[in-house]
Amino acid sequence: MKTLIREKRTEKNMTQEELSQALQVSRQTIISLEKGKYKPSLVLAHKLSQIFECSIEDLFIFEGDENIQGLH
Amino acid sequence: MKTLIREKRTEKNMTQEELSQALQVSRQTIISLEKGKYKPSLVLAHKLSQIFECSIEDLFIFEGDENIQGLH
DNA sequence: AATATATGTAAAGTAACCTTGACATGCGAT
DNA sequence: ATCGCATGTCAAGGTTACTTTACATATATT
Repeated sequence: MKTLIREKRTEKNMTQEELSQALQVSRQTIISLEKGKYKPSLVLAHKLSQIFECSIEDLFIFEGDENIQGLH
Repeated sequence: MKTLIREKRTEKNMTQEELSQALQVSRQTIISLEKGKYKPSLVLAHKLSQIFECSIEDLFIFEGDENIQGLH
């Protein structure tokens, strides 16, 4: 899975610290998400999409078996 | 958080077993999701939205602090 | 009455998400 | 040169998602 979190964040001129506070998570969580260390929970993905004013599907790119078989 | 998984599934005349196979998860996972016992991972939510041909935001209703502060 | 199908519960284990805290690096400003 | 800010690493621990297995219930069919 790929994510556009960093791109969207810098477009908005936000620091990791600011984003973490808006989401009410630790800054470490932002770092890990941006670096692809792990995938956000559904709720966190939703909050990110609210902040960046886009859909969840716009923020994340699902690859391979992250899609259902036969699609994409 | 509320989910429309059960409604969408029955609309499609699918059993829990069929849905679980399409998603490649256990039937127990479907039961737990439908009953609201826990929230799906982002990838699972995405797969569900593919099967039901809708957006993730259409499948799940976020409440209270599952939205960012000041919104909704 | 017995069998099949769909749905449900419970328990115990593994893996992933997320946290806190401490410390390191690069860079621009004073 | 050093101070502050933004970013990063590492490690340990808690919570939650998800699995497997086994068993229970309701309904419909034969």
